[in-house]
Amino acid sequence: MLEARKPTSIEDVDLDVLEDTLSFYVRTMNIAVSRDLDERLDGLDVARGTGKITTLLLVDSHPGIRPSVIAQIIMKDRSAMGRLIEQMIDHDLLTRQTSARERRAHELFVTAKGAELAARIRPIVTQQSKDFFSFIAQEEQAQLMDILRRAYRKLVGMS
Amino acid sequence: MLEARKPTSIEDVDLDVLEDTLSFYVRTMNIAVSRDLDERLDGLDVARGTGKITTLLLVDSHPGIRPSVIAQIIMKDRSAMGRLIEQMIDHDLLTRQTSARERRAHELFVTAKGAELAARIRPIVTQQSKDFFSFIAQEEQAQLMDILRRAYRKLVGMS
DNA sequence: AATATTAGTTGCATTTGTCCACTATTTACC
DNA sequence: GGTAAATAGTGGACAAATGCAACTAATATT
Repeated sequence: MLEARKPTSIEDVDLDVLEDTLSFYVRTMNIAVSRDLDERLDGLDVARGTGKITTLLLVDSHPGIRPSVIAQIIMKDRSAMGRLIEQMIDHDLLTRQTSARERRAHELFVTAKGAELAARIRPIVTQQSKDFFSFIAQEEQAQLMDILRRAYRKLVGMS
Repeated sequence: MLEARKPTSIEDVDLDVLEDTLSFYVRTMNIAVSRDLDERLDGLDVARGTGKITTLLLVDSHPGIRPSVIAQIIMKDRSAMGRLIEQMIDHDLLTRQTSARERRAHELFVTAKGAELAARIRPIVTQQSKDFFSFIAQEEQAQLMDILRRAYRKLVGMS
């Protein structure tokens, strides 16, 4: 009888077809990296969910940028983007005004508090990514970055 | 006056520090690939959210596997895992029974319907990943897979 | 002028995630 | 052997995020 065999443990699980499926790895890595990032940003007004960080940094470095452009960059639809901005305005990180030349569009700007927060999270975000992926060799990190960057740019139509 | 310049468009946006941040790319790629996958699985009982697919395939190829093992693999906590399983049992994809040797643990099995669905989604999942990343050169895909696979294994403690 | 497109908003239904407390069972320790 | 600690799973509450579709307003097209 083989009844007494160890219960399946994570060591001896194979991942079926997912073993060779890029999307699986991207999805799981995302969970892990996002969770880790959230911890580091805990209490900082930009924690949780994709988008707040990008939005803040983008508005900070591109004053007057429009919601729809950010939406493309972070791959959200306009409604999700709108809500995100609303939230950040409530938190006094951004301001919004109607564009003069294009009155259906909005222009976004950071508040003093927003600028301060942007300055504060920039190093955190950079460091988090470095730390999180530090178990991958430098050279491979560079490869990974290179591939993903180009992939991303193609996806959002950046050239 | 430079007042008349084009409104910032996605072409001329730079991503600030995110440009060199792996976590940014992982997070955005995740959004894109997940969305695409959901489309392909539309109506199939396993669409939306991470976990259903992995759970189904894992239970299918490891009969008797326990929820906590799957939870580790897909990086969910036990309560989220429980709900996922509950849902799949409701949909008649899985069955659950208490382990004889370890009475606090459960053993999971696929139903006929579950096995059928597993067989059906396997090629879809594989193909989706292939297609989605097809704009990346084969060699780079292999690199990416190799790096991510090892990264993943380290994260969940598989090696 | 009529129509189509684009920007943004709003409401709604569905999910998801997280945190925490709780039970049951097994293992460790004295 | 008996108490304490760890492990597996459940259930509830709550906060967010997601996606969809309908709607207004402004601009572009023809």
